[in-house]
Amino acid sequence: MAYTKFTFDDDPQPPAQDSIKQTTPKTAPIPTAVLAETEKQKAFKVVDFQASDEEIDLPFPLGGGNSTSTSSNKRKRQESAHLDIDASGFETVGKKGKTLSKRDHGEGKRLREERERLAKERAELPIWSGQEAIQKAVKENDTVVILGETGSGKTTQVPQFLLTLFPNTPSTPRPPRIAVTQPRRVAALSLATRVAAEQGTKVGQRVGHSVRFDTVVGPATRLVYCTDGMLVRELLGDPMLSQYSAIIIDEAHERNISTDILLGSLREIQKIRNAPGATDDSGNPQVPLKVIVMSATLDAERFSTFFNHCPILYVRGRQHPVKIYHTEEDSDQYEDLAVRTFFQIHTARPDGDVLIFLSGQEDIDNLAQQIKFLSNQLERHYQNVLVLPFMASTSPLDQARVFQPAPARTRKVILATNVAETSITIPGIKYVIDTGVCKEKNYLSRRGTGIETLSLKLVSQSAAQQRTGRAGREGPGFCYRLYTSQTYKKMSAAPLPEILRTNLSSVVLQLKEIGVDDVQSFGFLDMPHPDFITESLMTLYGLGALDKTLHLTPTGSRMLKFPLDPAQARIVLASIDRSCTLDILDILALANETPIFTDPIDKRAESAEARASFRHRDGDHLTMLNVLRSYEALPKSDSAGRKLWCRDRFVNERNLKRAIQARDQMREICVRENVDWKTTAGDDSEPILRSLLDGLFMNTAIERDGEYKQMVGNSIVKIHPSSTMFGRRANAILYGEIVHTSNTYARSVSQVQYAWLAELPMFSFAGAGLE
DNA sequence: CTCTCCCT
Repeated sequence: MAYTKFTFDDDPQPPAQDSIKQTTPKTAPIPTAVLAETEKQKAFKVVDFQASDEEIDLPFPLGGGNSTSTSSNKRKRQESAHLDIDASGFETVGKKGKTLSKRDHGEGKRLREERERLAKERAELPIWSGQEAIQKAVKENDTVVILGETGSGKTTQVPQFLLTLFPNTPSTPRPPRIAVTQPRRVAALSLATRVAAEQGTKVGQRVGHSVRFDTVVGPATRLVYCTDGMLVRELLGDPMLSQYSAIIIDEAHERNISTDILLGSLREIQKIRNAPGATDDSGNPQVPLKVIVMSATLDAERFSTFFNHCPILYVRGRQHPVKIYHTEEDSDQYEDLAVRTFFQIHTARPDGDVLIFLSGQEDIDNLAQQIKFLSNQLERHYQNVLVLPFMASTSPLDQARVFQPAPARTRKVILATNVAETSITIPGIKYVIDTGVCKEKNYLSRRGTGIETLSLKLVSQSAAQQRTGRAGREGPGFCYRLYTSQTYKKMSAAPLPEILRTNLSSVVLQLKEIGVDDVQSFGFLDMPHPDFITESLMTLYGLGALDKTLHLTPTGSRMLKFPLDPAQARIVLASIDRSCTLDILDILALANETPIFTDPIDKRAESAEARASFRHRDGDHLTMLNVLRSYEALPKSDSAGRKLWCRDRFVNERNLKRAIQARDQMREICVRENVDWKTTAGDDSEPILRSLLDGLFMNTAIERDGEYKQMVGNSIVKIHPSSTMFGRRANAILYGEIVHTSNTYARSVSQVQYAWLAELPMFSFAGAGLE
């Protein structure tokens, strides 16, 4: 039996009350049944790990003196006040009552009691002792960067510190309103609820939230937790963000497109609103805009540099220790390593659930099968194993099981994509297995038409740290990285910001709307590649959103009213002329909530059959419309029946519901814009397909010898196997997107007529390539 | 012969 000894003799000293030390065996017995079964194909070798003492270098030494910096802005940094806020060094007793008791009017006893209970918890947060330092820094500077580790309490507390900083006095022209942005809507919603309770009020009073489909903000609201995308929307209608006196950009390290747009815009807004003696259009003094950038990783210095070398405050976090292990050798067989590592943990380590990070559905389904199979071979004295896949497309029912505690004598193992990497906490996780891979979307610029790719990538160091941290939410944990520490050191520090790897047509259109005519000169934190910008300008010109001088047209402005990308917004406008807006709004809403069908790997044949029952001869767009129409024809009152209907037909009901919500919002926008959304093409698909073509003319291909050749771009594309057009032949197709994975696949495909292509303004040069 | 993940 060729396997090496497997030891954990360098574990951290567990706390005295912890049971780890009594139950940890020195070597891991590998169950004979497992070995026998797998040895037929491959020797079941134990994975060797090395413990590593990974340390994070703080950019700002904690003990005061900051002379170790070697960066070019060293002098600047030394001038500004870098603070280290650490709960241990401060006495906070007696301070907490002061800010809270001030507003003890007329609220219910219950809210007051809740607030008082929460006040004790708040006072124990690491950030609490830094309240005065933070207030002082914000008072003295236009912008402050706060580097707060996870568990520091920055997201709930910093906004409340600012509330007391900007009192509502008669001299303030408007009640100072503070926005706090979040990358995810669930985060914005739950934070608003929590902070409202800490303030002793209900959401919609002093504290509100603002996310798509759900804005609860009242006249008394001073603090708004919103998604960053929502604030970008507000920016389009109010380029000075005049109703806010402070904007807090949270999770800035994630570098969303929306966050990057906001950071660039806020700096410009400050130049105007914070200039000495600045007045608004009516001649009133401008209220200066305070900006607080909050980040959880060590890129704080970049934000500081961007905002004129503003001060950085450092806040200690509170996280349980996680022991990190790396493999001794690198291997690309990460699925195999993950299985082995899981069983090493399962057979030799104390209770505690396991979270395995994988790249996507394929990995997850494979691993789930293997672990289920092998765990059934285990000797009976081992615990049961409960395997739970977890990705964004997992049904709500199955997602709920991920968060429920495991039954008695059972160890949960959760197989997750990076959906589990940020913000959500799964209770009970003690062990993390990090395969070190993820899927990442990228954009390649190529002769006028960009290409999106979705490919397997090594994660970044910061993602690896996030994954590791998932093991230390409730107590000390363990993280097994299926790569060497050398590989870790070679990983990029952070993922490439989204703005550097996406199609920019939405961004460019939005910037044009807020008056940024020369996108090249906009102050991005990271400047996108000039070719990306050129491509987006060409696309927008082709859609009629920009004129020949690249200025925004009335069509472009109208397109921005819809929460859609420019091509889709153009399709809506086309549908108005072609009298099929009802149908198009349904189709576009569905297209943005894919997948509409579920496709479990072990039931492929059944799900394909179910899809076929909705098939429309013209392709995926009208097939999805069939699904929606059938679903909406079911009795509204019978939600259990509808759920069953969806399950039997492999329809993802959650995505269908989300599409309906998005569709209804677009209908409301139509009403506001004086557009009749009730026009329908009935059974005639031609107006619908032609409307789609008006926006997707770049995404077209014609059939030649059984292959589809792009009209623009000249590549050969294949129809994705999940498409209803897969295996069928059409003269010409249009598609929602191209994705380069194992092949160049067109997804969301419908068939169109040659003749329609030739009539498009884009191809009116007598249809080159057409017959 | 198969789709990382958010957001308006």
